[in-house]
Formats: sequence, structure tokens, C-alpha cells
Amino acid sequence: MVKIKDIAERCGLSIASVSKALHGESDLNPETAKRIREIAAEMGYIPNASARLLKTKRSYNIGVLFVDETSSGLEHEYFSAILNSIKDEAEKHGYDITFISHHFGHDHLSFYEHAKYRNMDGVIIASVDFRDPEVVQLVDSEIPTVTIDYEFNDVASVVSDNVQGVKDIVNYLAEMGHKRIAFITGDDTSVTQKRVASFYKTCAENAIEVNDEYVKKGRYHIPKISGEATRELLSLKERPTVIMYPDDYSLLGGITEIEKHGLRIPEDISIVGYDGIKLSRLLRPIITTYVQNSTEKGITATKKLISLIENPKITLADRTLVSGRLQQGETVRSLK
Amino acid sequence: MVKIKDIAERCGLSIASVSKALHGESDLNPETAKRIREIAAEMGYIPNASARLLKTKRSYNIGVLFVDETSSGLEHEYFSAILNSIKDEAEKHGYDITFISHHFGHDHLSFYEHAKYRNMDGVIIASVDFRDPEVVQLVDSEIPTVTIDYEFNDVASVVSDNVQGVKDIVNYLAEMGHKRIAFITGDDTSVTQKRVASFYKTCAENAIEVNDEYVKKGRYHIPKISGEATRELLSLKERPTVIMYPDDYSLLGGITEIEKHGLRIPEDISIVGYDGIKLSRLLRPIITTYVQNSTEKGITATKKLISLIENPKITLADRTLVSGRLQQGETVRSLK
DNA sequence: CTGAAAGCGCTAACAT
DNA sequence: ATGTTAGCGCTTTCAG
Repeated sequence: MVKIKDIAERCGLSIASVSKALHGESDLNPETAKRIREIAAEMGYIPNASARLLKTKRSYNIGVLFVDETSSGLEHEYFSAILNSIKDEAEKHGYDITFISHHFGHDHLSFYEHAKYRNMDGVIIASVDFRDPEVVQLVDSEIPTVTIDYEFNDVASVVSDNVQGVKDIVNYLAEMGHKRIAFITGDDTSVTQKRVASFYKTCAENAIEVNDEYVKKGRYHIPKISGEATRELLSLKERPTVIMYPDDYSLLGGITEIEKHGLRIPEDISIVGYDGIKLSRLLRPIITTYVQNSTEKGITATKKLISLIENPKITLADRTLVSGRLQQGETVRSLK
Repeated sequence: MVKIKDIAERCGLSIASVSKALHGESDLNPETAKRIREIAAEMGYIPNASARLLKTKRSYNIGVLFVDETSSGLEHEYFSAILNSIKDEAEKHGYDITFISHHFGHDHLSFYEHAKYRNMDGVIIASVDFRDPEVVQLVDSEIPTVTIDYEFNDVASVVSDNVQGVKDIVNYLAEMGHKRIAFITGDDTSVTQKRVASFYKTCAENAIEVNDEYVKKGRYHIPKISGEATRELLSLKERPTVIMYPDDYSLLGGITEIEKHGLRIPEDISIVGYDGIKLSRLLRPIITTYVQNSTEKGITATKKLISLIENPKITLADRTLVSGRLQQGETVRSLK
């Protein structure tokens, strides 16, 4: 392995000069610097990140916390899209990304300890149980942090405009003449709370009375749960005319259940998803859903984090709202 | 930040003793060692991976190369499942995973240089253009490497048993009475070549004559391409009775096209996918497909790599075949 | 059983 | 314009 010292010897110069030349800076003779760089390239020099880090305290490594209860977070397109955009954006800025986990090396490390252990410059947290004490420890630490789809006090976050999303959906449904609107919610998080609040508010604005039986607790990304909730809704004496699902993926469980009952979509019952995964456009009928701009969320979170790392003084740990748009598919029937 | 030196001072011992105690080894007085460990814990000591690495040359970090031409590799469930299982398995063994990329820090680094720069102990390569010179440079290097779904000479690999997969499918189709079998292939890779060879071979074994017009070049994971190939197949004077797709995801493009023609599945035409993504079980009709055990592939590749890293002498850089199973869905009609 | 000391590869004052 | 030097935090011989 070629190191700075080798280059220095080969050039007949000091290691300091080589280091300077390699950074293209300082008061080195441009000629000398050029020569050094050429020789370094010729010798196949590759810098050693650890040695550099040990001195500079900057790893150019971003940690990503991406665990979920079902331990299948990565398998959902929505999170994959975010991860992919984080990766791309980080690379553009010269950062690598490493997953944070409970490290099982010698001792068990907490998320925070793991991040410190690897000297991560910052951390992006998504798709995780945000009430986990370890997560709280991490966001409360001195490590720059950005959360996605969850807000902590004084922690930078990038969240979907859930209020707007549900508002757009309900307004659209009202416009289409729906009065009996059911809503299967997701896990009890602040995201869900915002959506539910927006649901009630927008219904009220449209003079739609909400039947409490129509609001069912569900889970995100679990088709089976949505299927069960759908069954209950279909068995009500007065059926809803439309069902809103927590997300497109779990909506698939609803479709299965609806078809089991011999009902057609949207002729017999309308459905609406959330997220706008690719699949929602590939299926027939095309799903009516609120398209989340997950790529933009990943990019925004990454930019924010890097700014927090590189310009801590002038970067606010605030919240960034990312809005989506209603995809008018073919799963909502007009009742007018 | 607490370091070994701090602990040593607090204990009134040397840093050497502390280091030894922290590793639970060597000839240290058990009492002393215990006391040191307690104090270290109390002081909130977290080891520094870089400093350790600088000395030991072991990073406990595995690089994952996961780029594809469409730069959306992570968005496909199949690859996500592999990534997830790699991550889980690596964590179990105390390794972290970091994505390898073209690093855009100061200079542009090749994949190999990037891996060296970060001192990665080993690398898993998947979902990438394996003919890329940079990939070749990486597998040819001294860094332990495992490839997934591709084989290089003398490089450990974990690949699906593609021959068996296509064989199982064709045998099943023959059993169901199909004679006019179309096959939309994927990109021209060794995987595809194996599948195609197996296709011809198994057809021959079943005394099925292959109409060359029935074999169409397609692409993996691109619904649009499969849709176009489907259109061509449907316009033949003698239509196939069944179409085999490169993968489940791109099969969706075929479904769309078939429905556009007003044909029903499987009454008018049968279809078969490949991969067995979750979706294949959620859609109705349930898709007949060959389920790849992607989780097992990720786990196997990771175990192999760690073995290669930790026991280079006794680990063979061989090929591991991972087989799947036929999922008899509802998209193949019996013609008997 | 414990400690001293060298050094991993690099950066960044501070000299010259 | 170039060189000297002192570490960064840790491991690991080799002494004591």
C-alpha cells in the first residue's frame, strides 16, 4: 500500500509537502505540486480515510437508521426510494452512507454509540420506532440529525405535508359526491394524528358527517390488517361508499377483501391509497392516491444534514414540508 | 470524548492494561480487568473504530456495490430483499455495511479505490453492470469479494439456479398441456443465457417445438419493454398460449398490454413470471412464478464473504447455487 | 501481572 | 516555498 511517506521519498520531498500538494492548496510551488500529484497517481496512491479521520475528526460518512418493527423496511418501495435518493445525494457531496444498527461486535452498542464508534458526521433517521429510547438518545446527542416523517423538538426534520394530503383527498371525494367516507388509519404516530385531524377538519368543511364506525385503526404497510379492517367496514349495515387506506401497499389487502365479497371497484365501492408507489400506476384500475415525493424527501433530508454538518452555525434545525399531489386514478366513482 | 488514556488515569493504570481489559483477554488480573471495565462503562467509553483500524487493518466494514443502469436498483423489491438480508446478516457478525460508489470527494475514485479508501474488509457485488471495467478491477483485486447472480472465474458467487427454475416452469407448462410457449428474455447476461438454454433444452425434452418468433429479447424490471414484446407476440398469426416473462415486475407491463387487447388471463392467454415478489401473491389472479429465495441469497453471500475475510485459507472462492420453487398461481390455464 | 514505547497514515501548526 | 514535528486513539510487542 502506497502512502504519503513513499511518495515523499520518491520525490525527495517531505511528507508535509506531499500532503499539501494532494490537497491542492497552500503555498506550494505549483510546479512541485503538479509533479507530486503526477507521481502520486503513477504510484497508485489511495488516501486512507481512517488516518485522515483520526486527525481531522471528519469521516464524510453519514449514518442511516432504517429499521422497522417488521424488520422489512427496506423491502417497501417507499422506503427504498428514500434510501436510494439519500445514497445518490450523499455521494454527490462526497459522503458515504453506512447503516446504523445494534452492533454485535464485542459489546452491544446503542444506535448512538454505534454512530460515535464509526465517527459518523451525521445521521438520517427514517422508518423506525421513534419512541425507542435509543432513538431518542441519538437525536438528543451532539450528532447532527435529520428525521424523516417524524418531528422531535429542535431536531431538523423532513416531513410530508400530511395535512394537505388528506385534505386534497377528502376534498376530491366530496367533489365526486361521496358522503360516506371511511378511513383506515396507520400506526398511532404524529403522522397519523395529523392525517386524522385533517380528515375530520376537511370533512367538516365539506359538511360531511363522520360516522365514527368509519374510522378504523390500521397499520402501515400491512395488507392483512387493511384487509381485516375492510371486512369490518363492508359488514356495516350502512356501508361507506369509499375507503381511504393508510398506504398503497396495504390497500392491496383491501382490494383482495373487496373482491372476495364479489364487489367491483369502483362501481360498488371506491378506494383511495396513499404514497403513490409505482405499482399504483401499473395496476388496473389505476389507483387513486396521494403521491408522496419520496425522492425529494431523501434529497432534502440529505442536503439538510450536510448543511448541518458543514455549516452548523447558519443552519436551522427546522422542519421542511414536502408536498405531494393527488393522482386521480380510476378507483373512485363519481356519485353525481 | 472519553478515551483509553482517560480511563487509565482514572484507574491509575497504564493504557496498555486498559486496552487489554477491554478485550477481555490476556494475562491481566481478573479483578483489575473487571474494575477497569466497570469504570470504562461508567465513564461512557466508546471505542474509536478508526484508531483501532489504523492499527489492526480490520475495519469490520463490508462494502456493497448496488448500482444499476437505471439507477433505481434499490427500488425493486427483489434487490431490496437481498440488501436487507445482507444488512441483517452482517450485523449479526459485527460488521457494518457501506455502499460503494464513485466517490466524489476530492478526486473521482473507482470502486476499488473507494473500497480501499474506506479499508473495507470485503465487498458484495449485486445488481450492477458486471462488464464495467471498474467492477472487473474490483473483483480482480486482493479484496475479498462475493458476487450475486453473476460468476467470474475464481471469484466466490451466489447465484440462483436458473437452469432449474426455467426447467420447472417449462415442465409445469408442458404438464398443463401448453405447446406454444413464448419466452421474453432479460438483458443479455450469463443468467439469461442459462435460462434460454434451459428453455430450449426442457422444451426439447417435452417434445415441444420452439417457434423462434416466440423467443423475444426483453429487459429485466422494465414493464414497458415487456409490454412491447407482448404486443408483438399477440399480433402473431399463431399466438402463443402462454408467455414467460423475465421477472414479475416487468410482467406487469405484459398484463396491461394483454388487457388492452381485451384478453383475459388465463382464459385467453396464460402468463408466468419469475422472482416471486410479494406482489405476485397480492395480485388477483395470483401470479404463477418461480420464487427466488432472495433472502437466502443475501445471507449466503454475506456468510461466504465473512468466511473469506476471516478464514481466507480454508474458504473456497466457489459458486453457491440457491434454488427456488414454483409458485402455482392462477395465471396458467390447463389446456387438457 | 503490568507498563513503556513504537507506530498505524495522515494533518496542521510552526519553523526554517 | 518547503520541512519538522507533534499528535489523533488505539494495539501490541517487549520489558520489567
